[in-house]
Amino acid sequence: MTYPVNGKVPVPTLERLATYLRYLIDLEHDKVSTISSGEVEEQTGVNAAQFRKDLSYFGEFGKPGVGYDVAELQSRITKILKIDQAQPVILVGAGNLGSALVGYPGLQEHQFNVVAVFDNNVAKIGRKLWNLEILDLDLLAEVNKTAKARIAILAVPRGAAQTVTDTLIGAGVVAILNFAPTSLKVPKNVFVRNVSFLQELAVLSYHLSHDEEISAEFPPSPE
Amino acid sequence: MTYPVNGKVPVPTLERLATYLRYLIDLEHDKVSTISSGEVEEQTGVNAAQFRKDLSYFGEFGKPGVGYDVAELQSRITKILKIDQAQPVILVGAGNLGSALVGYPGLQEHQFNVVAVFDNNVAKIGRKLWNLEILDLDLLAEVNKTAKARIAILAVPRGAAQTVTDTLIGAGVVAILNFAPTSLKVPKNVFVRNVSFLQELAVLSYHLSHDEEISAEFPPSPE
DNA sequence: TGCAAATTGTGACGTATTTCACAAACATGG
DNA sequence: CCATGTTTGTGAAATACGTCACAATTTGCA
Repeated sequence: MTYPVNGKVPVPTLERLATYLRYLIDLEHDKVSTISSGEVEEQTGVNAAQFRKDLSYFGEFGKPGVGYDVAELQSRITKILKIDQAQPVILVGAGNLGSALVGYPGLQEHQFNVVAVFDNNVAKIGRKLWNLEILDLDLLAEVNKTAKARIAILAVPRGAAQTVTDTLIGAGVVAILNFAPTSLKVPKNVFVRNVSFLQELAVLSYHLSHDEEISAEFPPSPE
Repeated sequence: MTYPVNGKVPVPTLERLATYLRYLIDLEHDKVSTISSGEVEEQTGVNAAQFRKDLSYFGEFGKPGVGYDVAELQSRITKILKIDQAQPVILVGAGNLGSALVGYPGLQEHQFNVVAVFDNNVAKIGRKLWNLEILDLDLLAEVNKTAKARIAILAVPRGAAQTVTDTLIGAGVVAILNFAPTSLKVPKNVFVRNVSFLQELAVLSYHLSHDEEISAEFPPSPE
């Protein structure tokens, strides 16, 4: 009923909050001061009622007849998502993907600070990834005693994923963004979000061949 | 009622099919010939009934009292997802992320062949990304007349995303895996799957601060 | 062969999420 | 200060998705 939260917030709602936030930041750059839920729908494709309901989990944000104050809404969403202040994050896996992730400017912009990078490959340990030294995986627990990251990004091969996960949890990590194509076994108090490119491509591939309007865009085999 | 499809298959089901497939490939390597839905649940965390229902959208796969033949199930899922034969894919954006994606061995393994890479950055055009030459974005339509990719991976900055999308669609692409943090406007016959690291991290960040069992893992400020 | 054990496929039920639709709140202009 | 137009916040309805529970099928063994 008031600001914080009542019971449970649907995960899809949280996902969309991040979307709104991105959009609001753009609007602020464009000096737009107010928006309506209808405008949000036009821009983001999210149904206007959906937008309002999403916000309603966290209190009242708009003025009837007017809309939402861009700056205030932006500020309140960052607070809800707890990205209003810097958060330490550790990365495990300094391969191509890990490297790309650390270099992704959006992380900093959204207050996720990669404070340490780990790998178990001797050839990599000691080298620099952007401005961070790649550390021995064995040091993880020790390093995180001071780094105190509670979020980790896991970008290691499937075979190593579960072992590393156990290490992470032992080191105090309670939220893992998993890029390894395997399902991690974790205690109930640890949150995992899986990202799987192959899964996404597979879904696209399926639609390609099963949706009528599409087939015959390129004829099956003209020659 | 029979093999192909009845009406609509839930997207979550398709996502899980990709998960099962990964698992089945491992099982084949381990020379396991048969599995039950209960074993799938143990290994993947997906409820056994869910697994069976997912399959039921596409026909009957198992034998009561026995289970599922690993090889056959694997084969049928690849056919359902249309990854039983190589599919051409084009990549736009040869930055860090794009580079990591092309190099990801899982793509080849699942029959997604990156056949061309495009970028609009003159400094990059002509250089090689793995074994592919980076081509000028302006050549996209022309190149895809012969490449005939219907799937594209979009790994460009937000600002360029919509323009590139329009180009892609003009070139015959009907499925886009979008890594740009923006919502693309596409005609109804084009499918888009969005991948947003920030969204995922934001969800984790929210849980971190709102789930009771977790707080006090690291005391608020001991010193 | 007949019975017990295992496991599938699926209708019925339950939960989660989205969409609808409308009263209440506010703004504007005469 | 009232009438009109806009837009919010939210119960209620609709849809989508997940889980349960059990009849039906197969196996293996006495």
